[in-house]
Amino acid sequence: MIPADNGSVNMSRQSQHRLKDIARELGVSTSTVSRALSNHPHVSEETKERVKQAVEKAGYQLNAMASSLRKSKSNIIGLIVPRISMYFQSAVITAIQNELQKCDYNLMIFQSNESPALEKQLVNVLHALRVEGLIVSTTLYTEDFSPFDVFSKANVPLVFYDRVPKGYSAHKIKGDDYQGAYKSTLHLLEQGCRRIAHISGPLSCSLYSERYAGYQDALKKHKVALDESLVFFHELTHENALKTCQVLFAEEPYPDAFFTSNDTTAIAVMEYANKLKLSIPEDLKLAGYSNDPRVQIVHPAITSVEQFPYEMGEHAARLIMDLVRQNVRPGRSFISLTTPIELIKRESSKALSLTC
Amino acid sequence: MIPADNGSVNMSRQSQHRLKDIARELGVSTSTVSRALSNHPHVSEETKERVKQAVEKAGYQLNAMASSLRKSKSNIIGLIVPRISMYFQSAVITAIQNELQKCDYNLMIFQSNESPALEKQLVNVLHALRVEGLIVSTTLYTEDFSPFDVFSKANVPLVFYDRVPKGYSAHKIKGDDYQGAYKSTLHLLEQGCRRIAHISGPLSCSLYSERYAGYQDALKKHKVALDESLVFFHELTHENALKTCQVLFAEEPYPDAFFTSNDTTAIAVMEYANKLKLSIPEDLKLAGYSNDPRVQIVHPAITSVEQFPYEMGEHAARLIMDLVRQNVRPGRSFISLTTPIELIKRESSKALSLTC
DNA sequence: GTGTTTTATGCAATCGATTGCGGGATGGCT
DNA sequence: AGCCATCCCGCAATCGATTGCATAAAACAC
Repeated sequence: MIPADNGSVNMSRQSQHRLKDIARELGVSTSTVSRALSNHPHVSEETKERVKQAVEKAGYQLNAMASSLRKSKSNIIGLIVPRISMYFQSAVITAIQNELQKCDYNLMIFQSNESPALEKQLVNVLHALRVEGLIVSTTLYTEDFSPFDVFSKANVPLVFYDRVPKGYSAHKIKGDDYQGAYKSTLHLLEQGCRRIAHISGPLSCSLYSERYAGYQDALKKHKVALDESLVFFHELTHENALKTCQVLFAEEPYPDAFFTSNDTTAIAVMEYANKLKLSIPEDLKLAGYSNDPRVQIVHPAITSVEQFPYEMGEHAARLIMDLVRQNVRPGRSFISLTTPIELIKRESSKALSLTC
Repeated sequence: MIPADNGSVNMSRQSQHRLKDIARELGVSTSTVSRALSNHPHVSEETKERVKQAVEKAGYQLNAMASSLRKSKSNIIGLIVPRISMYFQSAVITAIQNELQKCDYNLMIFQSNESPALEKQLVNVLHALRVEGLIVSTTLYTEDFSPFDVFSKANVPLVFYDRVPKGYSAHKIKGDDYQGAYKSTLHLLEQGCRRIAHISGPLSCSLYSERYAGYQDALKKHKVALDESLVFFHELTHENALKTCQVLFAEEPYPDAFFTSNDTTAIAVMEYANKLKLSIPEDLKLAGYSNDPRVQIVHPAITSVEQFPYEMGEHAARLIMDLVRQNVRPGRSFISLTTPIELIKRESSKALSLTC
């Protein structure tokens, strides 16, 4: 009836798993084992060696939860993205994960599925897990950013990228959306297009409002009046794009070009144009956004804006690590980084003169 | 000089964050607060209400690490995949995450980047984090599965999917690769093809050896001799596929069809064929694998094998949850689930007779 | 041999939440 | 009034690792 030295029900599967067990086996204290494993200078080389061997032999693995609790340090960075299946996002994620790995940090990835409610819930989950930093690309519909306050209040670094909040103070990294849209639209204008349709996401999202601005300014530069009947804002899915095409191609005059805010939409437009027997780029020119690999497998290949997602991910990861490490907050100053973009011109927007 | 009741350096940011603080504010014990939050029956409704309000007001969030430690329950499931950017994988991940969310479990996602060494390291990280279950799709080159032993030893559920180990006892979920390949190849044969090239992944991976078997058996059924010069095994990237095409199209007779083990490869073959002015499906028929959305945006659309990744993810998530919940191991019996596939026939493999 | 560093180790408190056990208060009953 | 059951609640141990402080042991100087 004497209780075992460990109160657990299932002793057999526990005895390998604690620092204490290693210590007992070696006849030293847990302190020594702990210090040996963290390579503390006040432990003799000999003891360190013995400990490492015992740990190896027992297949012992530190309990990260206990360690994190004691050290108040989880070594976890949280990430919330709308969808991981988007090319841009998965490229960013890969970059972030690779970068964090170098610093022995782990990344906890969540999808908000474009739902602000779910996003809010995830913020809380990540806070409960005591992540040391949070990286976010918001949903299209996030307008209330107060759920993120828990992080600022707790002084935990918070970095937004790509879809960044408008009126909310925080660190932000984003592509140069204004320039991307401006260059794209300008390019289409230079190819002779005058009725350039624009399909984009909700203007509540800064990304899209900036692109809209770029689009408008390019038109202005060429003294083309903005025709609002050519402009559409909605979630950029394939289905939505086809619906918009139905409207735009309901009656002539048709648009002579499209500048769309993602490549899915550009591809959908191409599909619709094919059905109408319109040929690209002769009858209709196209420019998408993000330079998704898909734009190169369709014919003709589609002009698009490269955002360098891998670099953006690296930036985000490095920034958050800097913030995490220097545990000081630099006053109330926030970093706002705009990364360059590049317009990749392809067949879909080629001038006709060349083909004649 | 009297120390504050909490020894922390930075009291201001801590005082909101502990159960104890809520308790002090309400003049009750931490036990009561804890029980109130977990809706314990031995706490009066009135107290529960007071606690909940105080928690709400203070913006308090439970420390998941402390809770996990005490309960020996992390509520985290680990996931290791080769790459999240593959369509199939991101669909599975989404399904798993959605399913786990229903059970209040979180998913920790890692990419092995097709590196067995990194995979091993990730297994240990996830073990250190005391995930309650692990879901894995291995790298192409994983041949030694002993790193996964820590999970079996610790009696933590382990489920493999898609790329499952061959000689290693564990729960496995995979598509019916044999049937997928068999049906695909048979379909090509029925369209009149006789020189069907097969590009697949390393045979060390069960997936690909099964598909190879399906390919062979279909050929046998039609009494077509296996021509090993038409068969290639390598990592299924776009670049590799183009290289293989160079070999296959170096001299005539050309293959009259391709059955490739993924869609990236099929698309690359299509690209190469276009360069050679071969038309599909007239001169060359194609069948890919996984039914990646990309196969529908190219022209002609490519025949492929639908694997129902979302359903596979749901299966994996449900299985792991079942295993986690019933903390018993059902002897040494392992579940091996093969999910159905469906051949989706498209333009790229259409018989010529119809077009004549 | 005594005194003083240096080195290596152990003790015990701690991180924050959970939970078995014990006890006080309350109410109902005889 | 007395007894018991019921209902709430608090004490304190616990999860496993870390770390400040104390101390034993060894090394060194004189």
